[in-house]
Amino acid sequence: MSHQKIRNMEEFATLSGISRPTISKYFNDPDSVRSSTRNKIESALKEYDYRPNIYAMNQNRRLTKNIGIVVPYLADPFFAEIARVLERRCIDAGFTPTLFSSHGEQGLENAILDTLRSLKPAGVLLAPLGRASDRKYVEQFCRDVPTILFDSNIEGVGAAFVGSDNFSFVSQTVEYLSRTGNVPCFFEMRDPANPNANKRRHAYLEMMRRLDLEPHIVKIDGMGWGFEEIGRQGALKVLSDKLLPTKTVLCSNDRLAIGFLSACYELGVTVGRDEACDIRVASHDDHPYSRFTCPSLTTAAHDYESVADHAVETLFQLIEAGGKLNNRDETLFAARLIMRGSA
Amino acid sequence: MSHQKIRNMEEFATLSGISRPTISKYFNDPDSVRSSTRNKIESALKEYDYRPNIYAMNQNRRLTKNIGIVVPYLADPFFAEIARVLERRCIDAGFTPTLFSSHGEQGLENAILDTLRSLKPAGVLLAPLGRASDRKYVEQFCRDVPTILFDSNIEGVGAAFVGSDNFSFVSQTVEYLSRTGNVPCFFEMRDPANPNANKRRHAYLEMMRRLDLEPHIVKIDGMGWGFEEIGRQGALKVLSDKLLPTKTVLCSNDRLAIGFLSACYELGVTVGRDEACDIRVASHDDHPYSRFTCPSLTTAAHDYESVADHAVETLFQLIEAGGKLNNRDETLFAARLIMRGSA
DNA sequence: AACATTTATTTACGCGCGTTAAATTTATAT
DNA sequence: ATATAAATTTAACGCGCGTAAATAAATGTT
Repeated sequence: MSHQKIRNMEEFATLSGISRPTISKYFNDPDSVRSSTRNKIESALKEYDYRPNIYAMNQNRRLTKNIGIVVPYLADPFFAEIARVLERRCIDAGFTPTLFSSHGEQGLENAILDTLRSLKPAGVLLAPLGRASDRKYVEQFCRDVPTILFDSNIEGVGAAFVGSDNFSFVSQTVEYLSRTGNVPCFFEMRDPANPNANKRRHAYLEMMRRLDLEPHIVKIDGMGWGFEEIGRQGALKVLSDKLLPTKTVLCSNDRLAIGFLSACYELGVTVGRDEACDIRVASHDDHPYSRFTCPSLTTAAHDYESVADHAVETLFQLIEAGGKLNNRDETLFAARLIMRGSA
Repeated sequence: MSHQKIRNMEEFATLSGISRPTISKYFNDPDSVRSSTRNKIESALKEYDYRPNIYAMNQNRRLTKNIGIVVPYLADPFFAEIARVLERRCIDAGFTPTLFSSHGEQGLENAILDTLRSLKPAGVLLAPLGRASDRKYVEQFCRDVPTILFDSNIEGVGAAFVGSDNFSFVSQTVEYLSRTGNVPCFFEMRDPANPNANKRRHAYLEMMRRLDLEPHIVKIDGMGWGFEEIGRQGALKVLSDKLLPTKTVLCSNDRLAIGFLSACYELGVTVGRDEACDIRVASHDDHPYSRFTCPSLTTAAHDYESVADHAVETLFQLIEAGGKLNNRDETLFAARLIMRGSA
């Protein structure tokens, strides 16, 4: 491999003995040039190790190969995990994904959407902040840029929504818990920023109604994205003040449950399905750490792969369709109950 | 606010009654234009909500405002957290950070470096994969682009290195553990990809030598980035086969320890500093979840803020110095011992 | 009011590539 | 060998903005 530095496509074209437009064509789709030309280019490529400037590439293109991925909070392993899968799918399909995190802030979410306009992405996979989102801003963005919403839905915004079926999550946990022991109460933050939280509460109430059981909701205080600590503090209070209405606790999400279990351990409250245990705890999300809690956490798992696959698949359809789909599909994937030690 | 869409700076210039070069100057530094002009521009800005295309901006600029941040594995909350702090610092300083994760793969790390060249960043904050990195590739990149290495060092590569002082981590935990109870053995992966792991082992051996104690290293099998599961499997084996040489275990990092604690719980092995407990477990990193393990994990904390601050600070110096620093500083921050329930 | 100084405008080119249309070459079919 | 189709080359323009030099206008100073 020669160590000569190549500044641009023009230079590479001269060195490889092929015209620049053909080189450009090659990079846009290697199969669009004759195999003899392709070979020449590829051997020159090995020799000089040239790669076109992707941002200049996308400057004057009808359709770029950029894809924007936006999540509300990347330090949350759930979003880190789904972002990882989404990135991989995009790369495998020949796109260049760029990942952004709103860090839970509306201002940042808006700024990211502005940056994305500059990127001229072929499409965007957006998990909005939810209640904290600037609805009008997001709406306007989605009108201008082909966007699929995932994780948390904003009615009517974006070309489609792909997420998990909150009712499926809660119905399975509630059904399982009430079948195998006493009635679950629902443990959640007083002021959840994520719309999924509200859907889960409604699902809990609905399921309890169907099973003809009395619902109990335990609301705890706390702001921001430090769910584990919020769950822990809430549990410490609820447990030491003996405010727990039942001996089975269904947490709205795993991160709260992780904090809850930590508080139980601290207070010597035993958790598990065994009769001898003080309480049972279950939750939703199948957070990457939920299998390592003590006891391991019974939960309902997202179908990460399906959500990611379908979101990416739908985005590609949207892109091929030129940015508009006939109707706005909302696809929800069912949960899978994961029975572990805690309930 | 008018809803007229503005396509480019030319259009905005006409509408605001100011020439394009002056507008350009304004966006590069609002204070570089007369206040009367600034007011005109800013009122037009409110009216039309125009924002320049950042990628076109950076196309022909001496120095862009882009900063690349690369971490080896974003689904690891440690990296997610430090990336969050780094992003915030860059934004506050008026830069546009872009975050990339290598997902533990050399090919991806190289591809990211290529993408970064296109981005023409003013500077890059790079946490390399470590042993899995393509050294020559990274080296060449650092010669072309002003880069600060963080977290894991590659000797002589990049303009500076900012990280944590592994000896400080291990010396504190070893000293504490051996002072307050029996001798710690060192629990680690057989084939750690991260160079910090090797430094920690050496630090352990050195500390044991200084304290005139017999060192014991327990190596477990496992590949990849699923450290918790590797730690859990390793612990299950070690504990059930009674291979533990001492009653105090010092894990190389918190993620292994999280798995270890999970295995202990499964096997009914009690963990804690209480005399009645079977073993003690401690570790390093102060992982975001280490305070929620059962029992909560005694560990040595990174000085996240200082590492992030100093890395960003050094990068800004590097940028202002035109991309070269006189000598390659390696700055290591000391750990802070966090005593919790596990040891 | 006359001059020096700062700031803005005009003009023009460059960044690295996409894209188009017409002209030309090369491959495939008959 | 000839006709036809396919691929490549040439030439030229555009994307949205940075930047530089020359000129004009506004501001500051005495």
